[in-house]
Amino acid sequence: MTKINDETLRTFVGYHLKRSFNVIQSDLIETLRPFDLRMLTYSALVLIVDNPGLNQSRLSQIMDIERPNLVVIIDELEERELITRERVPTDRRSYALHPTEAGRALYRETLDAVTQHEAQLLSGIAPEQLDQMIATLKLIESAKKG
Amino acid sequence: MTKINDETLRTFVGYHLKRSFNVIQSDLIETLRPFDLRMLTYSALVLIVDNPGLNQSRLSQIMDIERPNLVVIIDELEERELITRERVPTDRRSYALHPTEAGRALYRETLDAVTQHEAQLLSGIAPEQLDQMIATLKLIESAKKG
DNA sequence: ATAATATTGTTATGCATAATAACATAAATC
DNA sequence: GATTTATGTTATTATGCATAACAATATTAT
Repeated sequence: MTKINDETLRTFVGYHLKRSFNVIQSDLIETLRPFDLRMLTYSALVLIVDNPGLNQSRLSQIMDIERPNLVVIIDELEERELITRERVPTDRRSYALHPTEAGRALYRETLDAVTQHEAQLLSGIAPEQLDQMIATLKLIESAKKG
Repeated sequence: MTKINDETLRTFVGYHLKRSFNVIQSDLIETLRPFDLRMLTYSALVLIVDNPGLNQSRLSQIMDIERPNLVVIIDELEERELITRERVPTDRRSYALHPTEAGRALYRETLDAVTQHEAQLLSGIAPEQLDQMIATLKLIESAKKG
């Protein structure tokens, strides 16, 4: 089995980011599977529990996705009765998103599972090293144009 | 504009990875647009130029994608006459992938552009800090199961 | 040598993520 | 009151990624 040379791609930070993210993403998908949640529905649930009453426009902003793509995510969470859409009297265009009790319960369950799985996956890496990396990742994040 | 609390998600390394990767990915997509290349077709081109003669099975392994998904990528590069598929006499199942002269020329052009755009995007971050981050990302990458 | 198994490339299919255009309703601004 | 902007929605498209099934060929077991 000839070894393949990817040194050129290794000169790019983005290549390393993508490959390592893939590893974490695979693990996360498996962790969420028993709860029948995808990454985006999970993120949305967490943000709604932590920010009850926010509307879809704000949620799509923080999630960095387009409003149309959020609609189906919210539809799914609502159909499963994990959240509710409630008309806002002061702005009748928008909906206030609130978690149901079932939504909060699922939040707690999944938060435990996801936290433990990620800790397990990264157990071989020193916490200070991860903290340093996160600091750098935040810098990259804030380099965004627009 | 109420500030949204994403502290729960911020406890996950994967969340930071995804958000920072999105920033780099957006930049890369814009950089590749004038060359009519997508991320995966670009990666494939680079790997074929750097590893002439490799086959699709090996390429899909290093790219971490499934063989069926590579077929369309190779189709596209071949149609644009950036690479060739050549039957291997010693194993008539597989194709040896080779870049054409046009492929090598595009490789050089895009490598310059991509390198400069990423350097520009990350110009506010100390190189040693990026190196440290890459070391950590490699550890995460090697934590992969399977 | 032959039979069983594995590999390579492929087609078809589906799901997940993401972007854009166009629209109705409602709010804000001129 | 008229124009513009914001919110949620539908429809559509592109992209990324995974699996099943298959033909052709190679490898291994018997």
